[in-house]
Amino acid sequence: MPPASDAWRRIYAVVRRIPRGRVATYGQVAWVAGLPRQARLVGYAMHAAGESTTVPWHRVVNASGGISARAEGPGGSVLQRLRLEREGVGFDTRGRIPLERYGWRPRGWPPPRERAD
DNA sequence: ACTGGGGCTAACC
DNA sequence: GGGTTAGCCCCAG
Repeated sequence: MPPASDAWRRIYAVVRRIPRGRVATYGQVAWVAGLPRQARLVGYAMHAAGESTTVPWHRVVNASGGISARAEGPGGSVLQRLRLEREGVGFDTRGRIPLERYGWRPRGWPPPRERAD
């Protein structure tokens, strides 16, 4: 069972909001959950979420629109792709998802650059 | 408290 | 665009 920390719950809450047929990146989920720069924590949480089917973990991909390899092996990656294709998410010839087309765009996304001037 | 790692990323070759 | 290098921050020994 994953840690019952508030951060994890917020992450799962955000992932549950990702619409069917869309995908979000780890960093994006972290940001929307109010946890900027904690993309890895999201990945960690997704890893643990595999046990509970209540969260659509398959809609979270890396910043390149690709499916990240996991410690368990390639099996999960294949399952993730299958689930996404079943929802209508398309992959290019390189096996990556065009985020400009299937990426989730919640309100306030993308975040304003901090200290950009 | 410390160390090693992780379903990550942006920055640089 | 791919391959590598640093940061990132939290979690588990």
